[in-house]
This record gives sequence, structure tokens and C-alpha cells, in this order.
Amino acid sequence: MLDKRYDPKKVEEGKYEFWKKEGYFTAGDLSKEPFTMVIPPPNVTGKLHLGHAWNTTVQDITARYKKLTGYDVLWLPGMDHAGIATQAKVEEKLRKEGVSRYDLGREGFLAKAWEWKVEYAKNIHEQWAKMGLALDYTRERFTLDERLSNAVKHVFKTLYDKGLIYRGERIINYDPELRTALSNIEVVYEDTKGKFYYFRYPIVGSNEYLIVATTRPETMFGDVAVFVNPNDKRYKHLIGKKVINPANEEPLPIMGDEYVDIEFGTGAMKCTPAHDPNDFALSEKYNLPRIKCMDLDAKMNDICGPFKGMDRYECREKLVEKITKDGRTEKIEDIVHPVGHSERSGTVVEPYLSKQWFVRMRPLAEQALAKSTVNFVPERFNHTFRQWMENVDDWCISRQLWWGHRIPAYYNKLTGEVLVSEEEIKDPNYVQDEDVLDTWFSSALWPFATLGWPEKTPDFKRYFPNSLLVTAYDIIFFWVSRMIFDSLEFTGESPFKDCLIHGLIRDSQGRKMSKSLGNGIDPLDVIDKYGVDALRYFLTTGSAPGQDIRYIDEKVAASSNYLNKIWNSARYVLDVIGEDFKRVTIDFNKVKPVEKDILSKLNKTIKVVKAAMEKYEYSLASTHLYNFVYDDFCSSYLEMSKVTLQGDDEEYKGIVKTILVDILKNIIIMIYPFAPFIGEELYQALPEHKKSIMLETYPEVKALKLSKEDENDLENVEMLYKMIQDIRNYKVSNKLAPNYKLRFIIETSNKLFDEFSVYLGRFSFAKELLIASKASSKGIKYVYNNATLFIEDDISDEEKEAKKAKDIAFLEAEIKRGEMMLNNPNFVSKAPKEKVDLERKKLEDNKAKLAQIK
RNA sequence: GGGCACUUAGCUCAGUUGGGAGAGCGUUUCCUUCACACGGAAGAGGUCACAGGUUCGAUCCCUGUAGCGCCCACCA
Repeated sequence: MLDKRYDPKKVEEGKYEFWKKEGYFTAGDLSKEPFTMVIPPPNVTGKLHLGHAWNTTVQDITARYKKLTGYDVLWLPGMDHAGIATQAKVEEKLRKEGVSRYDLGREGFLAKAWEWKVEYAKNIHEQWAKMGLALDYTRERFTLDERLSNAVKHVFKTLYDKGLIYRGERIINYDPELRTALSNIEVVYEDTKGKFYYFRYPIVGSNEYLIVATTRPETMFGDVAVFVNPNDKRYKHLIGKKVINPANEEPLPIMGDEYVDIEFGTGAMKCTPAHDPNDFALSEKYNLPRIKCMDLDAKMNDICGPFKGMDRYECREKLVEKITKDGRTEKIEDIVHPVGHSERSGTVVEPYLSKQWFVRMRPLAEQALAKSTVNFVPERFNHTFRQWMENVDDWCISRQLWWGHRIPAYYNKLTGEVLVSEEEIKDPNYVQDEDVLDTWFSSALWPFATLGWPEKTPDFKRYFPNSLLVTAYDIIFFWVSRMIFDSLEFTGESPFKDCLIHGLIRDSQGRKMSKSLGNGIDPLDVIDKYGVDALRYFLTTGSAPGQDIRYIDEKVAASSNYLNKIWNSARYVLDVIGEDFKRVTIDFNKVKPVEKDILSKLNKTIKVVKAAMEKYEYSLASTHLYNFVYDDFCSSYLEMSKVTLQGDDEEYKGIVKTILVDILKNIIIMIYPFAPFIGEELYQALPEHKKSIMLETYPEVKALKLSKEDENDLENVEMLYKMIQDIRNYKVSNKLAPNYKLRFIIETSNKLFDEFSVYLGRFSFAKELLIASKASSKGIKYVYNNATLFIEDDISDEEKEAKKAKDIAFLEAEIKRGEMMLNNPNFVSKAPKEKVDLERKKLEDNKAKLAQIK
């Protein structure tokens, strides 16, 4: 006997260990078709949040569903070393201990980082277990594994040899706090309050000034020219002359280029090639020098005179003071403008001239655009992907960090010759590049490198390309697109068939969850409160694909209540069938109408649920199942079945019991991918079961051929339910207790009512229930298709008239609607025949009903 | 500047081949009857943002408008 209340903690106990121990998560059944997913590897930086919970639940539902529908499912787990993020965390920890990474040196620091990794990997494993994820741990990978490392080197070398990786001096985004270069997408632009400084640049050989505006005065030490638009009548004559840089009194040429926007600022722009990408482009065009005025820690360098050694912001302040004192400040405006911040450290990114490694994106992007067969779900994200690919810049992949894949490039100390090699070069004349690769360089190989590529391993041959990748939309640029172009370049195939995109999880007010707001929710707290199944159900239902969701505590509670409903319906069914349950054969054509009805509804439910599951429409699938569980099963059929079970038809009881168990089993299996713990628990409680629900097969849609009589029976069952509802409604609206005994008369020639009267008797608490082929009664009248119900009580004429008027009005409106449609020749000729027939029947029925009422 | 979503019951949201709109929570009335009071029964509550168009028929398709949000983009 099950407990009265579903207790998640008790239900969850031991199940994950059981599944794991039995090897149910391990792929390799060669008799089946493979279905592969790789987990988006979480960063080994900390705890998993609700976003991870959502992402992994979607995958777990898929894995469990696919397994039950006959696939050899491989869901490969792993984690990401997350170069910048992890290094920043480890450094922060060291800082608290009063140590810097430079104190430890590269080797020492890496040892600390690995310690960190081991600790956090343990956390992550525990959380995966809590979530119940069906991961194949025998194939777990880490992005910094040696195997992955070999793939990384191979890719680097190959791209280098093809000229698709190059080393060059360009303006990159520099994070002065973490002291590393960043790629373009690691820069987040935020509208930031700043100032627009207008300075007077004295024109050489004249008493006039040229007013130049800038937001970053500290970069003036790196200025090499002032540009104006040659079409600008105000300044045209100045081109070729010189101005004095108010920061350092150096002369600067005034040059003309149409790049300059006449309308913006003063129409005169300072040019700082070493600190601005656009200015860098101008320097290429006009062969201008590139002067750096900052060091790698964003402090002013040697050329800045008295400002040397100052932080960039301190310098800005002091320099403005100086220029103002010199009488060369025209004005200072407050402005709000987009400023790039480091995604990881939050620091303002400094565009900085630096020698870095880049991936030449154009050829890879074009190939990806031409050959990708990835099917995005929802489809619109394909557009997002393509658009980014069409506009992508070269990818800066070198990072001045230690935690990561070291760049396999070696420099000859004497000649400076560059050697890129997969094998370590031990020649003392060569030194390896100090930098490591962007984390995403290795994550991009995840779908195939985890399977053993570049070796042609059995796993690679069998499980690649992957079937599905599940991720949030914010990661399309970082990861999805890069997997696609690398996969096409190196395997010749798209990395996965489908790419399911979900949204982000927000707090109850729709705000992003963040540390600074303190509005983050720990999945473990939710699990503790409501159970993991309730959390999983909440995360994957009630939302549309690709949309964000809000975390709402009450909704998780509601999910838990739903699971409790299933639990209790199971409790009832198991109780009622008894210990000695014996299955009997069910012949659909021989069961009573209410059984026919529920079996037919179950079949329809399996059909729509399955169709939705196949399309990864988990929210829709759960809705269909929910409606079946609540309305069709619990509220309707379960109650009906009590009539038989409490009666004395022993033979038919056996049929009803078998049907109840079958329905229950189907419900359990369909809810199981969403709620695997309660699914397994209830499954184990069934009278007939395998060792685990994981060995079950998903319900099949039966080919029920409904005869005309069957259809008729189903229609009559609907009427029965409606009649019960009408009677209950009558009682409530007349303030009668539900068990108040009334007298009912049903006028009908419908033979089924001999059977239905039993049900009606039970649910209406009839004082007396008469079935007659012809009745005359003064009771209140409810008209159905081939029956009329009279409820007799001390019913006033007023009441009866009111009800009659209401019914007549309703029917007349319906008839009018039907007639309008059917009198429209276009409707009759153009609408589908079934629809027209349906409307005809409705109209006839309504007319008959109206005649009955009047 | 370009792109993408969203606007449906008081609140949070579903609604997939266009054919009288649903759920959860809240709310009203009633019910501790033998699965479940973390429950049950019966209700109330919606010109599906607005304006056009296509169609026999539009919450759904098309165009435009408004509001809100996200992503991308070098305006110093």
C-alpha cells in the first residue's frame, strides 16, 4: 500500500544509484538505432543554477523517452575547463590567501587549478545525480583531457597549415584586470554614463583652434593625427596643416577622410591607431604610426610624461585638469554611450594593439552557411545563426592565461621562426608560445572530440553525427555556431541533426538571475522543498519553445500537487485491484460504453503525447497528458469504475481492474520522462513489472476501429457526463447539498439508460430515478440529443421559466449561427465535408432540442 | 541603424496543419462521501494590443501602428 501522500524524499531515495549500478545509462546496444546527445559541458567554476537544471532536464526527458521508444541512447557527460572563468576564480581564491599566480609560477598555479577542478567536478556530479540525469559516465570527458588536447592540437595545426589560423598584430579587446585578450563576443556593450570632452587644439601658424571631442582623453598620448571630412566646408582648408596636441604639445597633421561624420561631435576626430579599431584602419590606409600609451595593466606608459604609471582613469582626470588649466577645454558634456565591458571580469575593455592568434573566419563561415544541415528548433534560431555567420569577424583565440590548452606554436629564439607542431618540440633553441587558447576553441570540438576524433574510433563511427544538441539561445554564437563550422571543416558533416534551443530562466519579476541582485535560486533548495520531479516538471512544462520562463515557487508547488494526484490515483487503483490481481483479456468491442470511452481517450492521448514528444514539444505533451489524467481519468472514469467495483458483477470487475491497471501503467510511463523518480516508484508498485521502468517500452497507439455503434456509445457517454454535471450544477445553484436527494425522470428510448441509470443513481443521489419512454413532468427540463431529464423538486414556475428562457435563447443563437453558415453557399462548397456535416448535425440536434423545450 | 520575439481571464503563461479560447495560482458557492482537503463539485471572469487585408471562416496567415523586451552593429 502506498503512502497517503507522495513524499519526494522517500521516492527519490536510492533510485539514481540503482539505475547507475544496473548500467541503464550506458550506451552500446548495437541491435538498436543510436541516439546521441552530448551535454553542454558546465564550467568547473561553481554550482549549477536553474538554467543548468532546465537545460539538462530537457535532455534527460529526451534520453529517457528515446530509450523507451527503442533507441540505443548515448548521452555523454563532461565539463568545461572554462579558461578565463576558472582562472579568475582560482586567482581570487589565491588572492584571499595572499598569493598571486606569479608567486606560484605556471606549474604551481596549474596544480592549484586542477585541485579546484577536482573539487567542483565533485559538486557537479552530485547535482547531476540529484537531477536524475541518465548520463553515460563511462564516456565522461573534460575539455582539458589529454584526448581532447590531441584533438585541439590537431585542429590548430591543420588550420594553421591551411592558412586559416594566423598570428597578427591587430586591435583586440583587452581585459586589463584579467590581463588577457578577449574575442569580440566576450565583450558586452552597456550604456554607460560618461563625458564628452571638447578640447581646443591650437592650429600651427594661426591663433585659431580646432575643437576636437573625445570620450577617452587619456588616449591622446597615442594620437597621431586629427581627421576631418574633406567635404566639410568648415575644415576643408585646414587639411595639410598641423595642430598641437593639448596633452603633450606634439604637432599632429590634419588629414581628410570621408569616414568622419560631419554631423557628429565637432566633425573633427582624433586618431589613435593603437587604441581604437577604426583609427587602426585609418592608420593602415594612410600608413600612420601606431603609438601605444598604456601598458598591459592599463597604466600609462613611458611616453606619457608626468602621467606615466597612472591608472587610465586617474590619468583621464588629471589630464583634463591640466588641459583645462591651460585654457584649452571648450566644454564637457555628460553623455550616455555604449562602453564595452569584459563578460567575465566586468572591467571596461581596452581596445589595444597587440600580437595575437586569430582564426580566419570568412572561409569557415562561408562553408558553414553553405553546408550546415542543422535543424534548429524553433526554426527561427537558424536565422540567428546564419546572420551571425554572415557578419562574423576573425576570431581572436589567444589568451594570456595559464589555465587552458597551450598554443602549440614554437618560436626559434635566434631567428624568430614559427613552428606549429602537434608534437612537443624539445629543441632548446625553441620556446613554446606562452598563451593558451580560448576555451571555446576546445568546446567547439565537443560533439566529435569526445567520441575519440581524430581517431576513427568505434564510438565516433557509431555516435557521430550527434542526434540532438540542447542549449539556451544565448550560447548560439559562442558555441553552436563554432561547433558547426569546425565540424563541417574537420568531419565534413554537421555536428548534430537537431538543435533544440530553450530560453533563459528569470526571477518571478522577469529579471535575470544574478549575483548582484541576489535573486538567484539554488536548484537544490527547490528540490529539498518540492522534490526533483516537481522541479523538472515545472521547468519543462507550461512554456513555449525558445521562450524565457520565470521561476515561480507556486508553480513548482502546483507541479508537486499534480504528481501527488497521480500518486493517489495509483494508490487507489492498486488498492482496488488487490493483491491477487489477475489480468484478463480485454476485447474493446465487448466492454461497456464508459470503458470504451476511456480506452478510446487513452488511445487518443497516447497519440497526441507521442506526436508532441517526437517534436520535442514537451510542454504540449505534458498538457495533453495532464488533461487526460485529471479530467478523463481521475474526475470521470475513476468515479465511474467505482460503480462496477462496488457492484456484484464479478466477471466485469475483472475487466475493469485490468483496464484500470493498464491505464495507470500508461500514465506512469508517459509521466516518467518528466518525473523519473515517481515514475520508477509507481512502476515498481504495479502488479506486473520489469526490474526497472527504464526497460519498458513506450505506449503504442492502437488501431481502434470504431463502428457506428461505438461512435454512438461514446457520444452517449459524453451525454451521461454532461447530465451528471447538469444535476450537480442544479444542486449548487439551488443551494442544495451535493447529497440532497431529488427525484429524476428521464424520458428516453435510448436503451443505454438501463445501464446509465446505475451511474446516475450514484452520482446524483437520486431519491427516485425513473426511466420512461414517454413522460410528462413538471420538473425543470434538460434536453439532450436523445433524452430529456426532468429534475423534480419544489421548483417554482418562475425558476422553470427562467431556465427555459435561457435555454431557448442559447439554442436559438446556436441555430441561427448554424443556419447562417449552412446558408452560405461558399461555406458549403469550400469548407471540408466533415465540417459541413458536423454543422448540419449540430443544427438538426439543436432544432430537435428546441422543439423539446418548447 | 539592422534583426528577433512578445502583447490571450486579476496574476504567470499554454494554445502547430485557420472551424465557438485553456491551465496553474487567485476568486465565489458548496462539500471532511470509503485515492487525494497539498482535495472534490459547480461557477464567475476574455471585442485573444489596435487598424487594415487574405479567406466561406482569423487568437492563428499577410501588411501596418502602438507598447514592452532581447540580440547584433565602429559613430570618435
